[in-house]
Amino acid sequence: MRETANHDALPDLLLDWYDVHAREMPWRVGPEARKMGVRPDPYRVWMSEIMLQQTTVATVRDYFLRFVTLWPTVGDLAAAEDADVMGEWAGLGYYARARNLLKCARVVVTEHGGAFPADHAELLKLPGIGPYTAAAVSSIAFDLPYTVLDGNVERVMARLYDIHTPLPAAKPALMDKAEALTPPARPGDYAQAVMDLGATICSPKSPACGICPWRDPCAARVAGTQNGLPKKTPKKAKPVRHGTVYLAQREDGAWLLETRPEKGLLGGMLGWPGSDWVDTEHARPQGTPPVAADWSDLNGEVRHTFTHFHLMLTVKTAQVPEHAEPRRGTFLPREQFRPSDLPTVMRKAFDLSQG
DNA sequence: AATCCGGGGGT
DNA sequence: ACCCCAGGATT
Repeated sequence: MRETANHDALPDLLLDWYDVHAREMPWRVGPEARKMGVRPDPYRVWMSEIMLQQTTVATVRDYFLRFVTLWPTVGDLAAAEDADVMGEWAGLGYYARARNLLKCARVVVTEHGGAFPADHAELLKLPGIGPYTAAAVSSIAFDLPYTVLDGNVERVMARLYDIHTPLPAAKPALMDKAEALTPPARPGDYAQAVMDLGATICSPKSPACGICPWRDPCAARVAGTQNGLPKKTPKKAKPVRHGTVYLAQREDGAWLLETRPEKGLLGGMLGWPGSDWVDTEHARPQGTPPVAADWSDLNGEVRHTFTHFHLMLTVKTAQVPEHAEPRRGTFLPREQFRPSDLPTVMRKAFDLSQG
């Protein structure tokens, strides 16, 4: 009987903890306003949730503030130039998120009158909004009783119920537990509370069980298995690929750059022309230079790791005359070129060329 | 169900 | 070197 009573008390235990320990974030409302029932701006909640996909709060904060300063409303964002948005996103990674961010803003303006729908099914239809984000916006922005399941919640549930099934197979079971726990009152605060708990106390390594509001009911803590949970199926090793990029600067200072194709790696981002990137067992590819010139190899190479492979890039540089006609890419005037608009691997190549 | 898709920070 | 992170789209 005591177990049932404890189970029913779990949400309130966590909400009481959250009322005291909620982390401050630019897209949240403060504790005073929260008590008055003030909801956060759905635009800011959505923006933060897109940026927070596979990205830490510390990394997102500055990008978020920059975006909402440049584009305070979804209408402002919908009217922005694609290149401006992609440039501001540079360095944050997973660039499909930025393309979908713009698509979504424009759909919200054209099909929803410039306001995010307070409707889980409608949110789920929007570009870049999947099961997690639809639940997050529904609960956090609109206080609707939907359950978020992110890496934090998975870890907390796996420990709270001492579930040893490895991820991702365990996801349905973890979702069942998370849904059963979601309270009808304050579901938005509750959703953020579980994630805050996972991000601060119920951390992947060395969780601080001693100060956890769910210390007593936690099955893994009782069993002493919390450090090994959640279990995960092993992932395969990353292959190594090689390639070459060409950095051409015209005599007037303009740089030869190209916008990468919309789909695929670094899609829609600015980059240096270059070869394909191929597995290391093949010869190092040089490709075809984007413009006729006297190319020279830079000392050293660029090393970069993507989600599923390591890349080693040879960097070639050349000065070209004003009348040069490239077979690939466009010369971008020196004053329009911002290295910060480049994705990190391309910025590394630029940095190498600048010594 | 598997694979693709970045980058940074912690350990 | 490996792991983790407020996942979604595509095949």
